[in-house]
Amino acid sequence: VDRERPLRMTRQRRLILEELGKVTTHPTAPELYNLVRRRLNRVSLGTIYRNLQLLADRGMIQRIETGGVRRFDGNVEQHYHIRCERCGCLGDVHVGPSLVDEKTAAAVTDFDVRGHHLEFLGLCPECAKKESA
Amino acid sequence: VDRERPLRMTRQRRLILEELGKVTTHPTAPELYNLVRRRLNRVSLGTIYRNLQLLADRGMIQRIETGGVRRFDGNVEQHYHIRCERCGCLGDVHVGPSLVDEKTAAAVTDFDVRGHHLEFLGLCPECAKKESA
DNA sequence: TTGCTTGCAAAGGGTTTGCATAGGA
DNA sequence: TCCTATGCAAACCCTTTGCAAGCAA
Repeated sequence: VDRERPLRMTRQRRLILEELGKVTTHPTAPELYNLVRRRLNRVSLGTIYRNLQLLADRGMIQRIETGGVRRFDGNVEQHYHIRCERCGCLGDVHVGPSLVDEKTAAAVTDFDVRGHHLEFLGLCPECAKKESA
Repeated sequence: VDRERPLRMTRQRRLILEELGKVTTHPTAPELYNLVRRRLNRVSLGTIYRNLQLLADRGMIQRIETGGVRRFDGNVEQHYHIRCERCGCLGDVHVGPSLVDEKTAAAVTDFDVRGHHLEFLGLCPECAKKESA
Protein backbone atom coordinates (compact mmCIF):
# COMPACT_ATOMS: atom_id res chain seq x y z
CA VAL A 1 0.00 0.00 0.00
CA ASP A 2 1.60 3.21 -1.14
CA ARG A 3 0.69 5.53 1.66
CA GLU A 4 2.70 8.31 0.15
CA ARG A 5 0.87 8.76 -3.11
CA PRO A 6 -0.51 12.28 -3.25
CA LEU A 7 -4.26 12.68 -3.16
CA ARG A 8 -6.23 14.89 -5.46
CA MET A 9 -8.42 17.22 -3.51
CA THR A 10 -11.77 16.28 -4.92
CA ARG A 11 -15.01 17.78 -3.77
CA GLN A 12 -15.91 14.52 -2.02
CA ARG A 13 -12.59 14.33 -0.23
CA ARG A 14 -12.77 17.89 0.96
CA LEU A 15 -16.29 17.52 2.27
CA ILE A 16 -15.38 14.38 4.17
CA LEU A 17 -12.51 16.19 5.88
CA GLU A 18 -14.68 19.20 6.59
CA GLU A 19 -17.53 17.23 8.09
CA LEU A 20 -15.19 15.08 10.13
CA GLY A 21 -13.60 18.25 11.46
CA LYS A 22 -16.93 19.66 12.55
CA VAL A 23 -18.07 16.82 14.76
CA THR A 24 -16.79 15.16 17.89
CA THR A 25 -19.09 12.17 17.60
CA HIS A 26 -16.58 9.85 15.94
CA PRO A 27 -18.94 8.89 13.12
CA THR A 28 -19.05 5.58 11.29
CA ALA A 29 -18.73 5.53 7.52
CA PRO A 30 -22.52 5.40 6.97
CA GLU A 31 -23.00 8.26 9.43
CA LEU A 32 -20.43 10.35 7.60
CA TYR A 33 -22.11 9.41 4.36
CA ASN A 34 -25.30 11.03 5.59
CA LEU A 35 -23.47 14.15 6.69
CA VAL A 36 -21.71 14.53 3.36
CA ARG A 37 -24.82 13.74 1.36
CA ARG A 38 -26.56 16.79 2.80
CA ARG A 39 -24.08 18.90 0.89
CA LEU A 40 -23.48 16.68 -2.14
CA ASN A 41 -26.42 14.52 -2.98
CA ARG A 42 -24.76 12.34 -5.57
CA VAL A 43 -22.01 10.98 -3.36
CA SER A 44 -21.78 7.23 -2.85
CA LEU A 45 -21.09 5.12 0.21
CA GLY A 46 -18.23 3.40 -1.59
CA THR A 47 -16.49 6.73 -2.06
CA ILE A 48 -16.83 7.45 1.63
CA TYR A 49 -15.26 4.12 2.54
CA ARG A 50 -12.48 4.51 0.00
CA ASN A 51 -11.59 7.98 1.17
CA LEU A 52 -11.71 7.21 4.87
CA GLN A 53 -9.25 4.44 4.16
CA LEU A 54 -6.91 6.65 2.12
CA LEU A 55 -7.04 9.53 4.58
CA ALA A 56 -6.42 7.27 7.55
CA ASP A 57 -3.47 5.62 5.80
CA ARG A 58 -1.91 9.06 5.46
CA GLY A 59 -2.55 10.02 9.04
CA MET A 60 -4.93 12.79 8.04
CA ILE A 61 -7.68 11.26 10.13
CA GLN A 62 -7.80 8.54 12.75
CA ARG A 63 -9.37 5.12 12.40
CA ILE A 64 -10.96 3.79 15.58
CA GLU A 65 -11.56 0.06 15.85
CA THR A 66 -14.13 -0.29 18.53
CA GLY A 67 -16.04 -3.46 19.15
CA GLY A 68 -17.30 -4.35 15.72
CA VAL A 69 -18.07 -1.00 14.16
CA ARG A 70 -15.30 1.15 12.73
CA ARG A 71 -15.37 4.84 13.58
CA PHE A 72 -13.35 7.83 12.49
CA ASP A 73 -11.90 10.84 14.25
CA GLY A 74 -10.81 14.07 12.63
CA ASN A 75 -8.52 14.69 15.60
CA VAL A 76 -5.25 12.90 14.91
CA GLU A 77 -3.56 13.81 18.18
CA GLN A 78 -2.86 10.93 20.56
CA HIS A 79 -5.79 10.34 22.86
CA TYR A 80 -7.90 7.47 24.08
CA HIS A 81 -11.60 6.82 23.79
CA ILE A 82 -14.34 5.65 26.08
CA ARG A 83 -17.36 3.76 24.84
CA CYS A 84 -20.77 3.87 26.48
CA GLU A 85 -21.81 0.32 27.29
CA ARG A 86 -25.44 1.31 27.00
CA CYS A 87 -25.83 3.42 23.86
CA GLY A 88 -22.50 2.72 22.16
CA CYS A 89 -21.50 6.35 21.77
CA LEU A 90 -17.85 7.28 21.96
CA GLY A 91 -16.17 10.00 24.03
CA ASP A 92 -12.63 11.31 24.18
CA VAL A 93 -10.16 10.71 26.97
CA HIS A 94 -7.33 13.21 26.74
CA VAL A 95 -4.50 11.95 28.86
CA GLY A 96 -0.77 11.70 28.36
CA PRO A 97 0.23 9.03 25.85
CA SER A 98 1.83 6.82 28.46
CA LEU A 99 -1.14 5.38 30.31
CA VAL A 100 0.10 1.89 29.50
CA ASP A 101 3.50 0.47 30.33
CA GLU A 102 4.43 -1.77 27.43
CA LYS A 103 7.59 -2.96 29.14
CA THR A 104 5.57 -4.77 31.76
CA ALA A 105 3.78 -6.63 29.01
CA ALA A 106 6.98 -7.29 27.10
CA ALA A 107 8.35 -9.05 30.16
CA VAL A 108 5.65 -11.71 30.13
CA THR A 109 5.25 -12.52 26.45
CA ASP A 110 7.48 -13.88 23.72
CA PHE A 111 5.95 -11.44 21.26
CA ASP A 112 7.83 -8.32 20.24
CA VAL A 113 5.62 -5.62 21.76
CA ARG A 114 5.22 -2.64 19.47
CA GLY A 115 2.14 -0.82 20.60
CA HIS A 116 -1.27 -1.09 22.19
CA HIS A 117 -4.92 -0.28 21.79
CA LEU A 118 -6.68 0.98 24.88
CA GLU A 119 -10.33 1.81 25.12
CA PHE A 120 -12.29 2.63 28.24
CA LEU A 121 -15.81 1.44 28.88
CA GLY A 122 -18.45 3.15 30.92
CA LEU A 123 -21.62 5.17 30.79
CA CYS A 124 -22.07 8.46 29.01
CA PRO A 125 -23.68 11.25 31.05
CA GLU A 126 -27.08 10.72 29.42
CA CYS A 127 -27.15 6.99 30.03
CA ALA A 128 -25.82 7.37 33.57
CA LYS A 129 -28.80 9.59 34.26
CA LYS A 130 -31.25 7.04 32.88
CA GLU A 131 -29.49 4.28 34.76
CA SER A 132 -29.99 5.92 38.13
CA ALA A 133 -33.67 6.48 37.41
CA VAL B 1 -31.00 -10.37 27.75
CA ASP B 2 -31.55 -12.82 30.56
CA ARG B 3 -28.02 -13.86 31.32
CA GLU B 4 -29.17 -15.95 34.22
CA ARG B 5 -31.36 -18.43 32.43
CA PRO B 6 -29.94 -21.90 33.00
CA LEU B 7 -28.48 -23.68 30.00
CA ARG B 8 -29.16 -27.26 29.11
CA MET B 9 -25.96 -29.16 28.70
CA THR B 10 -26.41 -30.38 25.17
CA ARG B 11 -23.84 -32.39 23.31
CA GLN B 12 -23.00 -29.36 21.16
CA ARG B 13 -22.57 -27.09 24.15
CA ARG B 14 -20.34 -29.54 25.94
CA LEU B 15 -18.14 -30.08 22.91
CA ILE B 16 -17.72 -26.36 22.40
CA LEU B 17 -16.57 -25.94 25.99
CA GLU B 18 -14.28 -28.93 25.74
CA GLU B 19 -12.63 -27.84 22.53
CA LEU B 20 -12.24 -24.28 23.75
CA GLY B 21 -10.58 -25.62 26.87
CA LYS B 22 -8.09 -27.62 24.87
CA VAL B 23 -6.63 -24.84 22.79
CA THR B 24 -4.76 -21.64 23.51
CA THR B 25 -5.20 -20.25 20.01
CA HIS B 26 -8.23 -18.06 20.77
CA PRO B 27 -10.27 -19.47 17.90
CA THR B 28 -12.91 -17.65 15.90
CA ALA B 29 -16.40 -19.12 15.61
CA PRO B 30 -15.66 -20.75 12.23
CA GLU B 31 -12.43 -22.20 13.58
CA LEU B 32 -14.25 -23.65 16.56
CA TYR B 33 -16.89 -24.96 14.20
CA ASN B 34 -14.23 -27.02 12.45
CA LEU B 35 -12.89 -28.33 15.73
CA VAL B 36 -16.31 -29.38 16.97
CA ARG B 37 -17.32 -30.84 13.63
CA ARG B 38 -14.53 -33.37 13.87
CA ARG B 39 -16.37 -34.92 16.77
CA LEU B 40 -19.97 -34.19 15.76
CA ASN B 41 -20.45 -34.01 12.05
CA ARG B 42 -23.99 -32.66 12.02
CA VAL B 43 -23.32 -29.52 14.00
CA SER B 44 -24.12 -26.18 12.40
CA LEU B 45 -22.28 -22.87 12.35
CA GLY B 46 -25.36 -21.11 13.69
CA THR B 47 -25.30 -23.31 16.76
CA ILE B 48 -21.67 -22.44 17.35
CA TYR B 49 -22.41 -18.74 17.15
CA ARG B 50 -25.48 -19.02 19.36
CA ASN B 51 -23.64 -20.96 22.02
CA LEU B 52 -20.56 -18.80 22.05
CA GLN B 53 -22.85 -15.87 22.67
CA LEU B 54 -24.75 -17.60 25.47
CA LEU B 55 -21.63 -18.93 27.16
CA ALA B 56 -19.87 -15.58 26.99
CA ASP B 57 -22.93 -13.82 28.44
CA ARG B 58 -22.69 -16.14 31.42
CA GLY B 59 -18.97 -15.63 31.88
CA MET B 60 -18.23 -19.25 31.10
CA ILE B 61 -15.92 -18.22 28.27
CA GLN B 62 -14.40 -14.93 27.21
CA ARG B 63 -15.25 -12.95 24.12
CA ILE B 64 -12.32 -11.11 22.54
CA GLU B 65 -13.07 -8.23 20.21
CA THR B 66 -9.94 -7.80 18.21
CA GLY B 67 -9.76 -5.71 15.10
CA GLY B 68 -12.72 -6.93 13.13
CA VAL B 69 -12.70 -10.64 13.91
CA ARG B 70 -14.23 -11.92 17.12
CA ARG B 71 -12.30 -14.57 18.99
CA PHE B 72 -13.00 -16.67 22.06
CA ASP B 73 -10.98 -17.78 25.02
CA GLY B 74 -11.75 -20.67 27.34
CA ASN B 75 -9.68 -19.02 30.04
CA VAL B 76 -11.93 -16.57 31.88
CA GLU B 77 -9.27 -15.30 34.26
CA GLN B 78 -8.26 -11.67 33.85
CA HIS B 79 -5.46 -11.32 31.34
CA TYR B 80 -4.63 -9.27 28.30
CA HIS B 81 -3.89 -10.25 24.73
CA ILE B 82 -1.36 -9.29 22.13
CA ARG B 83 -2.06 -9.45 18.44
CA CYS B 84 0.53 -10.07 15.78
CA GLU B 85 0.38 -7.23 13.28
CA ARG B 86 1.66 -9.51 10.56
CA CYS B 87 -0.27 -12.78 10.80
CA GLY B 88 -3.09 -11.74 13.10
CA CYS B 89 -2.55 -14.49 15.66
CA LEU B 90 -3.27 -13.79 19.29
CA GLY B 91 -1.11 -14.43 22.34
CA ASP B 92 -1.71 -14.11 26.07
CA VAL B 93 -0.27 -11.45 28.32
CA HIS B 94 -0.56 -12.54 31.93
CA VAL B 95 0.03 -9.52 34.11
CA GLY B 96 -1.67 -8.16 37.17
CA PRO B 97 -5.14 -6.81 36.48
CA SER B 98 -4.13 -3.22 37.10
CA LEU B 99 -2.02 -2.33 34.11
CA VAL B 100 -4.35 0.59 33.46
CA ASP B 101 -5.24 3.29 35.91
CA GLU B 102 -8.90 4.06 35.32
CA LYS B 103 -8.89 6.90 37.82
CA THR B 104 -6.62 8.94 35.59
CA ALA B 105 -9.11 8.50 32.77
CA ALA B 106 -12.07 9.22 35.03
CA ALA B 107 -10.52 12.58 35.87
CA VAL B 108 -10.65 13.80 32.29
CA THR B 109 -14.02 12.56 31.06
CA ASP B 110 -17.61 13.11 32.01
CA PHE B 111 -18.33 9.45 31.42
CA ASP B 112 -18.69 7.08 34.34
CA VAL B 113 -15.62 4.89 33.83
CA ARG B 114 -16.37 1.25 34.53
CA GLY B 115 -13.69 -0.74 32.77
CA HIS B 116 -11.32 -0.92 29.87
CA HIS B 117 -10.21 -3.00 26.94
CA LEU B 118 -6.49 -3.24 26.43
CA GLU B 119 -4.81 -5.12 23.64
CA PHE B 120 -1.15 -5.09 22.78
CA LEU B 121 0.17 -5.15 19.24
CA GLY B 122 3.43 -6.59 18.06
CA LEU B 123 5.04 -9.48 16.29
CA CYS B 124 4.73 -13.12 17.22
CA PRO B 125 8.02 -15.08 17.45
CA GLU B 126 7.51 -16.66 14.03
CA CYS B 127 6.82 -13.38 12.26
CA ALA B 128 9.65 -11.61 14.08
CA LYS B 129 11.99 -14.21 12.67
CA LYS B 130 10.71 -13.68 9.13
CA GLU B 131 10.86 -9.93 9.59
CA SER B 132 14.56 -9.92 10.44
CA ALA B 133 15.32 -12.05 7.39
C1' DT C 1 -4.66 15.06 -21.82
C1' DT C 2 -3.73 11.73 -18.22
C1' DG C 3 -4.91 8.65 -14.96
C1' DC C 4 -6.72 9.15 -10.35
C1' DT C 5 -11.67 9.25 -8.61
C1' DT C 6 -16.28 8.57 -8.73
C1' DG C 7 -21.13 6.41 -8.81
C1' DC C 8 -23.33 2.34 -9.12
C1' DA C 9 -24.16 -2.13 -8.13
C1' DA C 10 -22.66 -6.50 -7.16
C1' DA C 11 -19.82 -9.33 -4.31
C1' DG C 12 -17.73 -10.62 0.08
C1' DG C 13 -16.96 -11.84 4.93
C1' DG C 14 -18.65 -12.50 9.28
C1' DT C 15 -22.70 -13.00 12.15
C1' DT C 16 -27.62 -13.34 13.15
C1' DT C 17 -32.25 -15.15 12.68
C1' DG C 18 -36.82 -17.67 11.36
C1' DC C 19 -38.71 -21.95 11.34
C1' DA C 20 -39.86 -26.70 11.86
C1' DT C 21 -37.79 -30.61 14.13
C1' DA C 22 -34.94 -32.84 17.70
C1' DG C 23 -33.89 -33.82 22.26
C1' DG C 24 -32.55 -32.48 27.40
C1' DA C 25 -34.63 -32.40 32.03
C1' DT D 1 -44.16 -34.04 28.47
C1' DC D 2 -42.54 -29.30 27.95
C1' DC D 3 -39.81 -26.09 26.20
C1' DT D 4 -35.14 -25.13 25.07
C1' DA D 5 -31.76 -26.05 21.43
C1' DT D 6 -30.61 -27.53 16.88
C1' DG D 7 -29.88 -27.77 11.65
C1' DC D 8 -30.61 -25.46 7.68
C1' DA D 9 -30.84 -21.66 4.89
C1' DA D 10 -31.96 -17.13 4.17
C1' DA D 11 -31.23 -12.63 5.78
C1' DC D 12 -28.24 -8.91 7.57
C1' DC D 13 -24.75 -5.56 8.34
C1' DC D 14 -20.68 -3.57 7.20
C1' DT D 15 -17.14 -3.11 3.94
C1' DT D 16 -14.78 -3.91 -0.39
C1' DT D 17 -14.41 -4.15 -5.38
C1' DG D 18 -15.07 -4.11 -10.71
C1' DC D 19 -16.20 -1.17 -14.21
C1' DA D 20 -17.16 2.60 -17.30
C1' DA D 21 -17.66 7.51 -16.97
C1' DG D 22 -16.08 11.88 -14.66
C1' DC D 23 -12.96 15.28 -13.42
C1' DA D 24 -8.55 17.33 -10.99
C1' DA D 25 -4.06 18.76 -12.28
